[in-house]
Amino acid sequence: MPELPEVETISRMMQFGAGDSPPVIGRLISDTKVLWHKTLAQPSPQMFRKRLVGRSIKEVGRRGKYIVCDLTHSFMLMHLRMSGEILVGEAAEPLGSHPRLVIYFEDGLQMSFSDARKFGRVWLLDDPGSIFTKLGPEPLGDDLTPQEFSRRLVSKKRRIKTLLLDQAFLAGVGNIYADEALHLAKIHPLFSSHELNPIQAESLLLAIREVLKKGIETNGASIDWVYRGGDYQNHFRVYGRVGEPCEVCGMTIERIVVGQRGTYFCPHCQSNPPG
DNA sequence: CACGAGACCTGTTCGC
DNA sequence: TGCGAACAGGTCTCGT
Repeated sequence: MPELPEVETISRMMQFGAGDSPPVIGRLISDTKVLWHKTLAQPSPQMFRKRLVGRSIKEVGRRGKYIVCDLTHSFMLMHLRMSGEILVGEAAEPLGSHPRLVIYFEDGLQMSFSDARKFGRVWLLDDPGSIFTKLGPEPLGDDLTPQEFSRRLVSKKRRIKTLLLDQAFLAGVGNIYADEALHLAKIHPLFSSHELNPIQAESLLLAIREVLKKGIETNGASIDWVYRGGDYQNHFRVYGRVGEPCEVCGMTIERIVVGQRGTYFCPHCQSNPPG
């Protein structure tokens, strides 16, 4: 389900609360329950419980598409993959239609990791570095300059769409925002990364930042039953719009498959030869 | 190194 | 209406 803006929205919801969802930070953990064993990547359910009970989440943040819970002496990472969601509330039964892992707090609140497709994962680690070192830079980070981005693009010989989805290249961009950014930057999804000149590289980085920021502002995209509450789907330029006219030039938006992912683009605006 | 295919999974939507 | 196929916000692994 979620890409950077959706994960950011969820991590803020956990940190600050949102709507009828109270914040989870600072609450004493009284129990944990693992309903689908594969959801907990590490450690064992028994060790997970032992290490969490009596502790509390100090802070919630995000790195790439990972939700990062700081437990002071350890970190709990959560990755929602395609259909994971976090539900916080007071209830006797685990929340959500497909609860896989639940954390109970002493004050009666619970946080449920619900996940229809069972792809999502949770880790409890002393040091999240082992996972973070595999991730590329944060697209919204100041340290990623257009020059550095350009260097990274040219150092690879990949289709640009595929490269944007590679979390080791850039952390947080997924299928929706990759297509949206490529359209905004007027770059064909099959264009070869090493053929992008510094001007195109900079415009692509700015486009990525623009769509991600807009995504965060609108609480992410809600395109089906999986993730609700977002509004970015009402701002899509190309994603899911096969057969509809491009709002820039009027040409009909097309769908192709790139790296086994549905890819939407405008053949007129993004007409630079795939190289 | 880059790419495609297959796995991992279930739920919804599409096409006949 | 019904039923199977296609498709879905992600990532890993294997073979070429």
